[in-house]
Amino acid sequence: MIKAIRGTRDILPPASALWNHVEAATRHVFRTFHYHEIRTPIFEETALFARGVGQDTDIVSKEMYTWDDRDGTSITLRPENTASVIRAYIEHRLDQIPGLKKLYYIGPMFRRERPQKGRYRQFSQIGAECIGSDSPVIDAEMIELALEVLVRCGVQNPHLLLNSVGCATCRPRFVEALRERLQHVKHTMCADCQRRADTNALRVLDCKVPEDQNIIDSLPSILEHLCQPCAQHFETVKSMIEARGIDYEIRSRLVRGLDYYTRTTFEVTHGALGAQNSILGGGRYDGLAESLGSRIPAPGIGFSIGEDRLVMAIEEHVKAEDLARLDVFLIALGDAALKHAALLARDLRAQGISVELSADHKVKRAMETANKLNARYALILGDNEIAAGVYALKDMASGEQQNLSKSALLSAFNA
RNA sequence: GCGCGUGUAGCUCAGCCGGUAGUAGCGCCAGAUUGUGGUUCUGGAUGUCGUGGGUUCGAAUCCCACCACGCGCCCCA
Repeated sequence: MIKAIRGTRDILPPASALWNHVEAATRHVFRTFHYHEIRTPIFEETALFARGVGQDTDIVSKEMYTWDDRDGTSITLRPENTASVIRAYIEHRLDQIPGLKKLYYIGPMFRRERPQKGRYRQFSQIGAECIGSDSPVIDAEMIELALEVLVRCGVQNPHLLLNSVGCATCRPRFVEALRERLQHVKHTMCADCQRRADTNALRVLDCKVPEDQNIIDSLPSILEHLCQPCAQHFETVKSMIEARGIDYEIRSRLVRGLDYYTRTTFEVTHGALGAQNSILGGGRYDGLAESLGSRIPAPGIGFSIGEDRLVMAIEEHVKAEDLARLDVFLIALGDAALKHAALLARDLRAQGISVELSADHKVKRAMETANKLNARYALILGDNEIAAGVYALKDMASGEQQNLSKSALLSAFNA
């Protein structure tokens, strides 16, 4: 038997209804914020990600699906979408179009990691980017947008973590200070931290080993090392978020794994997702366009939601079975009724009512099917009903049945 | 990539001090005569016991490898 590739999966009904619900709610929110969809290719030149995401990140150095095309070009399945969006922005000179570019996307990403609950090799991200401004006002609205998407999809109690990682001026100074401090204390820390102290000092801040926490707490904080412009930017972001009534937690140790982030970074976590408790991550990337070789500056900020994790977070209170539920199971008895039923089904569907035509010949059999499908109503149409000009509508939950004229039937569903 | 754990009917599982699987529960299919489901009763189908090797007269049961999933690490959405 051929089975789905490791780390990939099939999303079947009724679970797929949950995905449709999430995507429909998401698109609605984006429309109200005047964000519009961009669809970029699933694969790009490898160099785009190497330069955009960062050669030294785990994503680029060991998680990408990369191969050589027939002409020798190195091609990679996208591990994330921000680099592609910026590439498209530059390529199509979107900076020449008036207004900020407010774009969103929904689609599959690919990373070759060890599969785990909430972590797949093909996974879907819902993301947004606002390109063309470095104003902190944009940061605050982006964060509001991100939370609004989550809440409208049904996420309860999203927890916002906020930080600033500085810019090309102040971050290197901080990393140097951090590294120097670590030289004195790293020998008392876990093996991973000893290694990271030299290779990627920032990641030490993210260590979860309990014994290391006291030491980490004593390490310098990036927030105390921000340059004046970055500190001012961060203050404005915070006050703008507060003005929106959004709760947040400053997490100065929040370190993102993509090299392009500058200044504002944020993350949303949610309980009951296991080790992969991060449902959304985002931040500003003012130098990304330039690092892709563009002479067009394209300061921006964005976020991406792990759609798989978002679905996991809501499936406890948003039931796929309810979303996919059948309204009417239409039981037609006899040839005349079948033809009549086809037209009735068309009228009901035109009103947005879901209708399934019975393929069963016996009423008893059909009722059993209606019950198993968990239909709200069974609608019986036979010679008796045709002769009387009525429809027998049975409420499957209460068992009540009544004969209704066509107009009464159509209006019965409007309630 | 590393460590731990799990892998038996569609699903949840029992069997696991070795002798070729269970009347298990749920589900599925069929029946209890006429155009009415959910309860009940009766009958029925379905498994290369994750895959491949090894030990043994004999393995679902022991050993090894691989695969998949879960948890943790790493990383991130």
